[in-house]
Amino acid sequence: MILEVNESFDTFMPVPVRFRTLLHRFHVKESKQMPTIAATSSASKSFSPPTRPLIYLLETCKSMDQLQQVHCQAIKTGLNANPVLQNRVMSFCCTDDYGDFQYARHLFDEIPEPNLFIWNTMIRGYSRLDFPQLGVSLYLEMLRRGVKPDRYTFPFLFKGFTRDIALEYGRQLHGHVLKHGLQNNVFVHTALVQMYLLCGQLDTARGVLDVCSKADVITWNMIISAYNKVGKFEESRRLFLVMENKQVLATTVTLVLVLSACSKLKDLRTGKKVHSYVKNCKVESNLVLENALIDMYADCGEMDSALGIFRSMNNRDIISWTTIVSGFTNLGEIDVARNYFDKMPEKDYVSWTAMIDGYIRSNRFKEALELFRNMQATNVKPDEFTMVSVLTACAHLGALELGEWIRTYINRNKINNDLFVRNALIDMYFKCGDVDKAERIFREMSQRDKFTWTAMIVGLAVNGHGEKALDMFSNMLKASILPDEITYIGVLSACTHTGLVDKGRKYFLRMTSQHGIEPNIAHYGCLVDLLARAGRLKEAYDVIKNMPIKANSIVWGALLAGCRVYREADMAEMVVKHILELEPDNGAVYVLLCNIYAACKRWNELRELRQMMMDKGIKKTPGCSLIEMNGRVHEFVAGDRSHPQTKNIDAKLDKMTQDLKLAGYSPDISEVFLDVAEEDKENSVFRHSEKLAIAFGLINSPPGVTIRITKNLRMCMDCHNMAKLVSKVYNREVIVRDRTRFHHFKHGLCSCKDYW
DNA sequence: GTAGGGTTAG
Repeated sequence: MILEVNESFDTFMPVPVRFRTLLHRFHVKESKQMPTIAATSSASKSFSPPTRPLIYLLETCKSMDQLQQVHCQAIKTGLNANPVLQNRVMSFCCTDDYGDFQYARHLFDEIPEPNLFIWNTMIRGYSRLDFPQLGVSLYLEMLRRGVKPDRYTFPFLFKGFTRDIALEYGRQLHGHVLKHGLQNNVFVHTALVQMYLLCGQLDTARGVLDVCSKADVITWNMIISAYNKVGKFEESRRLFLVMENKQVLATTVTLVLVLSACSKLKDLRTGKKVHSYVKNCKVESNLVLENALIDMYADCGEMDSALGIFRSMNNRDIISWTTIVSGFTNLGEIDVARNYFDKMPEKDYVSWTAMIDGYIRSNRFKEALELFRNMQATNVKPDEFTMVSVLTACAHLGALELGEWIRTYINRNKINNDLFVRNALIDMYFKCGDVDKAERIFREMSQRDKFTWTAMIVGLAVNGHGEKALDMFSNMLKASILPDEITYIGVLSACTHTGLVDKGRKYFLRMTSQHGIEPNIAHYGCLVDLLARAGRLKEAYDVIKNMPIKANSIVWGALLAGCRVYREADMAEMVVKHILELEPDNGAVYVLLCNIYAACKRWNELRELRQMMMDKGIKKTPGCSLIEMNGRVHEFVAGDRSHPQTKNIDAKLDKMTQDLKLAGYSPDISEVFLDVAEEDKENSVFRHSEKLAIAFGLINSPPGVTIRITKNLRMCMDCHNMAKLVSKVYNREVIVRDRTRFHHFKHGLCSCKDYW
């Protein structure tokens, strides 16, 4: 084999010509063979170039080829036993990007008594190659051969550790550190702390920090960072105060970390203290620090201060802007946020997602989707956070088509389909009434967390599969996932929607006895709902009277809903009084009482109440239904005539009335309380928003396609009857998601078994 | 002739 003289090698080295020729000759002959210590020949000592040029050559080596040439030369000339030269060769092979560790290992095996440097270098080599186990073995071999570790050994050794190796050997090696008195070396100390952090032993790491009197500020930063990562923000803050006491000088990074903790804790006081640090020039400020300050003020709701910093900045980056935007969305000032968002010089996926998410948290789902469409017109690619937000919007709107499209989009664009995304998909499918698809996602998941199970339980419950939801709950417990208070809301509502009153009561008690969850107001609401819907109004009322928390309007509302179903006008009046004490302007309550008076034919009371409502200017929340068609969400309000297809919808409604009357439909106006002639009552019922949406759906989708509707209020009796008949007469599945649950209409029946 | 590390926005 002819030596390929690398051009750079050839040109940059000031090597004497004679010397270079020799190198060539040697290499040609023996390049395939691994040189050994034993190969050192005394004969070659006759030719003895000075050691220094060889070492110099080694220092300039850029590849193994070059290194081997020089090394062979050293062997040939008997200089390879020189420890400095040996160290150089080992060091190159173990640490250089082009180093060949195997070469080092062979040389190492031939060295009778490697010095500590060589041992350290070999250990470093194993760490670099991610063979921590072999590093440990080598370290133990070193001890066996009577060589003591120094301050380099442990940093090198720990550097390559994985979590498992750290767990296995960490404590023992810590003992070695102490035995050799190396614990106060700042490098060893830092490596030790890092090793413990690597395997999640935060408390031990903290202990190591605590016993060291002169720990580096960066070690403090590492621990604070670790506390932040596991959400122990109080600890982060406390550690910062300890640092102050010990007069350890904070760096900008320390302050950024502490500010991050303050944001999460909403601790304006400490946040301001950090700010004064910066103002007093105790550290040099930078962009990251200023962003962290903005974030702290924003999360504490102090947008004026946040804006003050923002405006004073010379350089702002995307993070500065995004922080301001999300600061406003968090306060619900969505339009101000949008203003800043529109002014951003550039936007990335985080900015877009922050804004989309802002709309979602303000319950402005259609605008969230609109913004997502705008985002797609840019070349900013969404990520899994964006997907979760958009799926959430789809879920709230019942936009199944778009939700499905998002799922395809995720797969096609290789967006990280993580646990959050899958959980959001499950939720979306359930909220769109597609139980099968939700279940399929669940089955295909390899990892499931509390949110997965909870989404399944709640989703099955509201879709009318109470027993399945309860099975799910017991499977969750079998999988050793602990339920939280939301899970129990799902469990209780499974019982409610299925009428399993006694089971529900049992779960309510078990929640505290078995899982230590104290029932909150929402749980009491579920319990009252459970009893009230089953007609056990007296028991429900007893629960309210005896509960340790003061009932709110939602709890009373659950009882009121029961009064409506069972036409208990007297109790209803009492309940309404309670609600109006809490919320004098609650229009929905007046409407419910109207419904009840109408259903009980108490026309005089109804008239008086109507008058009172008019005097007080209380209006009924208009019924509103959404239906998605070809990726667009169409909105219908009761009595709506604004839709472009209104004429067709009217004609279809007329036709439907005829068809359905033949099948035995008769309008049910018992819940209509408008003080009008019977015929008009019938008309107003007939323009309820879900009927408009169903008619629209029948017109615009081919036969056999399921019609899915999302409604803001509870379905009325008449619409419910009508939907059942539509499913039978036109052989169409109709799925209506109302305020509290799903109605799956099929073959003339509803999944709620008329119990809602 | 060798070493190490921390940060901000959804």
